[in-house]
Amino acid sequence: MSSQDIFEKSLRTHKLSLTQPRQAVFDALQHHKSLTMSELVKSCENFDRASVYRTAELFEKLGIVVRIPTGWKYRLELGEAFLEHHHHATCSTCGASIALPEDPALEKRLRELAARRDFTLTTHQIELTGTCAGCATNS
Amino acid sequence: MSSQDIFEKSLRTHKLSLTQPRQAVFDALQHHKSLTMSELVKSCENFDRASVYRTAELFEKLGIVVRIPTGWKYRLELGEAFLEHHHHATCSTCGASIALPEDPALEKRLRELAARRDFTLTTHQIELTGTCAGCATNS
DNA sequence: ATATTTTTTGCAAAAGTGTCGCAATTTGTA
DNA sequence: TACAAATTGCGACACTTTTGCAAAAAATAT
Repeated sequence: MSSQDIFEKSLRTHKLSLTQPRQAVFDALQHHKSLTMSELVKSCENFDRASVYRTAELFEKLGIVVRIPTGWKYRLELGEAFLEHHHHATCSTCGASIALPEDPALEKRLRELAARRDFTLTTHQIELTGTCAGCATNS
Repeated sequence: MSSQDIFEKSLRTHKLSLTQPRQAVFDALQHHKSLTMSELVKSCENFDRASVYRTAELFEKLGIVVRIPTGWKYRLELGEAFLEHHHHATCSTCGASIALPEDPALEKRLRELAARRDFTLTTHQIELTGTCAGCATNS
């Protein structure tokens, strides 16, 4: 089942129309792995800003996209149905973004932590900040 | 040493003045444990919006406050010199921000994970998204 | 295929957010 | 108390995000 199929099925399941703006937003997110809101609006310049915003909000509710907090802005990425769940470490010296190995134990621990506050976890984000190997040796 | 003392000392160390707007921002953050920017501006209504923004930015640089990403907004809290290091769960239904209990094992695990990529961790953010107990029962 | 119904869009307007330069005020210091 | 330096408030501006509503597009039934 292709990403496109998963996308279309997700809309159909919720009785939502597959429209041009929605397809454009989905395509933009597939081509660029992650986008800020203004980048997304620019990528969909044939369509109205309001539609892009409404679509982004809708997709987030459906789990098609997730918001990744990066400092004080955020970026949009396709959700777990399309991309492997993962986290990143960002080097504050060179700006490199390092993908982290999966850690089921960590994920489990987070679920337990949430459960202690009677919180039902739908998703989570982890953002590590520090210095990568290269920058650590060169300083 | 009281929070107020730590606050004043931090300003003095950096040769910065203890002004009314700065005190007001600090007070607001002490009284409400966590605030969005617009809430903070409202809490400091005797002072100008620009001053509150400038103060927030300054305090963040000094480590007096930290930005907590919560979905599409962010909240401000006093930093680690004033508050224990902790993380949050954000309810996607009502927007509530729930402080999570400390978990040294989780923190340790993150350091190990970073180490596996030869990454030296300086700080990190964790954000859980889901449904709080209240919203789960009312739906 | 076409008509009908429902959903979604584009538009235009408005509210909200964050930033900047600069004169006036406040603060720290002598 | 007075002076120099730091900071504020004001006003303006550039984005960003949201909203109501008539028009258009999409889904559904004929």
